[in-house]
Amino acid sequence: MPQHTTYRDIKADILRKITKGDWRPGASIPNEIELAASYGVARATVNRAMRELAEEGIIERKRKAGSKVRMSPLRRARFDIPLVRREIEDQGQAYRYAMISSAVEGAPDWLRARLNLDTTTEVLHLVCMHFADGSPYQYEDRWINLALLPEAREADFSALGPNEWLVAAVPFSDAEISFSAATADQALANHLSCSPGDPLFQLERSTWWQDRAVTYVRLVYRPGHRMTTRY
Amino acid sequence: MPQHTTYRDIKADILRKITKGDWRPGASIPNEIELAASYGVARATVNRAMRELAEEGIIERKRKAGSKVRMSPLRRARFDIPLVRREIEDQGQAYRYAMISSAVEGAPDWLRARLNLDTTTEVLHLVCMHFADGSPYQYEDRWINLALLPEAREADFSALGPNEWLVAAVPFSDAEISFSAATADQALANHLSCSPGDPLFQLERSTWWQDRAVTYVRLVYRPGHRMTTRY
DNA sequence: CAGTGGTCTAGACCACTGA
DNA sequence: CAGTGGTCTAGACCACTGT
Repeated sequence: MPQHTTYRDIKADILRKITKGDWRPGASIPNEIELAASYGVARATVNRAMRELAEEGIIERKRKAGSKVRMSPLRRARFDIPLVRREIEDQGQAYRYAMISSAVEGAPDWLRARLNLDTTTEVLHLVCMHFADGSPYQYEDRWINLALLPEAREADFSALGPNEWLVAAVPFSDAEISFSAATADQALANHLSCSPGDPLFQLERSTWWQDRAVTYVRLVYRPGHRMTTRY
Repeated sequence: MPQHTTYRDIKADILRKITKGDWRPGASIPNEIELAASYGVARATVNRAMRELAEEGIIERKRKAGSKVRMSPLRRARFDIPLVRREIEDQGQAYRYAMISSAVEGAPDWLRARLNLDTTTEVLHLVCMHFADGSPYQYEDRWINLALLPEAREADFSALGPNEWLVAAVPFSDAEISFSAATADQALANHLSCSPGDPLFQLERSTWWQDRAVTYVRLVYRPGHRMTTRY
């Protein structure tokens, strides 16, 4: 006797129909009631399968209009952005952290603009390095809003990286993240053991907690770094 | 009379408890039955709220062990990778496409390794440019597996970009995508109107259809390009 | 205004896994 | 082995939106 048909079975079957070309882009998909009948399951089961396909950008759903295979397959790539420590340890390498500099400053204009800070705000400016098996892995240029996190002024960042400190202090927050390419200047080249002019992959992240800026960080990876995912 | 409490309400409430610090990282969350009782809803409703929080990396769930707030907030960034044409048109700019070269070749070794092709496989090698409001926007270096897609040999890529052609020919497929930084060499600098040595953001994508390689593409963006998302 | 997806319910059985 | 989440069902009402 067959086990229950699961929403996964249905999802896979629909996806197969799409990849095989039975249902071309733009084509209408039967409505949930028909699908439920044809698969012999409850509508909720079909609904879950279809909902997930829509979330993944495979199909489009509209009330009354029904479900269609997406015209241009909107591809949605998902990246997990772990703590550097985990990223390195998960690769089986030894993690080492070093603080390079720490200073309390007035927020520079570009930072005030980015984080929407007022002119009197002080920030803690940290520069750090993360090493994998002794080699430079990532350069961290970190700015922390002291108006929101005055306790950062007293924290000791010589042993614990600011990322890990922040995770404990402000566990969950909103963030804007962006990827781009940068050139190694002399200082970066020294830190990352590369040549000035080398192209470097960098990640910038601004973080808010309940609509107030917490921190901005620029993370520059060693030459050749790739951020990869499947979808 | 109050409307139903929705799974969104519950999700928001739990997220609020976490961001406010009521439930710290590592803390246990009541089980679904208790939550359902305390919110006055069915367990399925709580289940959906919790399932989505888990999907977003906020909490961890294990049978028997229960649900906990994640220790290190695994951040999951999602990027939509649209067709270049849409990317440009969505910014309100005029899109223009140009093919630069087209040739049928034997697959070079690096490509055979990447796509797992055998030695006799022929590929179509295309180089193209995408312009936004007349300025170079993206350089495309495309390789198409002619063993899998022989009809590409006869297709006219001088008017329609290979991306759009492929979307129609092989609508849905598996892909591996990766982001990195590259340096402009003289040829790239000419195409993208920049200087040799400029750092450029690039995206590489290998695509499979039912476990057979379809295409590999390297997309190099003009200087200064950023790929941004919120989460 | 009628068709479609969005969501909730109350109950059930099951799979996994920690104690 | 017992507790927790994973999933399905059958039915219901509702919100949105195209025709």
